[in-house]
Amino acid sequence: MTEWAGERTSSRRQLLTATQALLWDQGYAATSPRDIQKLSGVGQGSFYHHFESKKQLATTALTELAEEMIADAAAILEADAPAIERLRMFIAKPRHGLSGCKLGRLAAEAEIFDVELNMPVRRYFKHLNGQLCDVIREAQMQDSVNPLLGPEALAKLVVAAIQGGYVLARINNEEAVHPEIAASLYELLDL
Amino acid sequence: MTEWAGERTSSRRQLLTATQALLWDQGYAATSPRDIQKLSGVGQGSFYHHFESKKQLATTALTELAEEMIADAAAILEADAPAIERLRMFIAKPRHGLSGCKLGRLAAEAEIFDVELNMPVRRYFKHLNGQLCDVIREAQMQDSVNPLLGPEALAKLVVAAIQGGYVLARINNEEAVHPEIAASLYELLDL
DNA sequence: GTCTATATATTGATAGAC
DNA sequence: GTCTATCAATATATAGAC
Repeated sequence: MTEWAGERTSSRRQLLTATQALLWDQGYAATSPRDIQKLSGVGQGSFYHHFESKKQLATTALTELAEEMIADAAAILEADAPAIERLRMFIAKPRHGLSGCKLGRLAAEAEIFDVELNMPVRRYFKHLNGQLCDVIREAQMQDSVNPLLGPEALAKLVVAAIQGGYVLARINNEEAVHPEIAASLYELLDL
Repeated sequence: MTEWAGERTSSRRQLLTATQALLWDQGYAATSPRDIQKLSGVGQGSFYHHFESKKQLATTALTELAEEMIADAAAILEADAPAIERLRMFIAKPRHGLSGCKLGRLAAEAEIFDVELNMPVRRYFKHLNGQLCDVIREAQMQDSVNPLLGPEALAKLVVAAIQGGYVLARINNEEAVHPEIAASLYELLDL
């Protein structure tokens, strides 16, 4: 009980949660330690007590986020349902186009090439790609997905289309791009 | 002749060229006036003589870039060739995955929602979308593109897949994502 | 048009008291 | 573990001489 309650309100947790929100909203470069301190309600002293630097805090926050998003994706892609249904559910999953992908967003920053900051982001996409490949392969063996392309090619296309959907949503200030993208993917994959 | 030579080496031109390079490489928030002054070799005085602010310089630079990219796309999509060939050429066009799209890159920044900075970016994608729709429509009337989806849906999917390709390329530090994406699009569109 | 000097705020972090 | 004070560097300009 102490651990749980402690974790919920500890400065460390507050810092991580605030950082996750700010990285999503502003990206890495545009988020300052002061922004994080303000949003988290935690002082400078605590910031540098719990974390060595902005970069280390961001890395930790992203690692946590990646694990959560991997779990979320797994909940859909490993659900107890036919492969084609799981694929459909992943593609149709509600997405906030204007907000962007919490992790994909970092692709545009120069820091995406920093080994430590890159790791959690790449880990998520690698994991997602693997699970999508599995589901698509299974669906193709059941003749429920277009067999013209291999699982790898299809998985990559699906993820790219979703990430590109965020790009178009933000540029055109149009929240609902993903339902259209999803409908197109359904049609072309014979779903 | 004086105009041309003058334009080539004027401080104004140097500033615009440097800004275009830096916006592509670092994005808007991470690019400082000093960065621009250093790369352009132009002093602070000239910077603020020719442009009111960083934002105005960036807007001008992006507007110029958008016009160039519109012209580049038009050179392909309005070329003297069958619609299906023009579509193929656009999809297969060489792309530097690791560098990202000069304009699409800005989608990740908070400033993409600033009306002035947004305008040139949106203008390019609107124009591109229109031309792609035309070409796809023409190709479908000649029975050379998959008719399951309308031109609008297909155009949006193609652009999203390309933009998402940049995201995946940078995250995975893998330059050659677009050839794979292109091959998948070919197959699914019956090209 | 360009230069140097100056200005105010913020950034990312450290120091040291409590 | 948290707080306040401080710091050198940078961001984004403005002022005014040349």
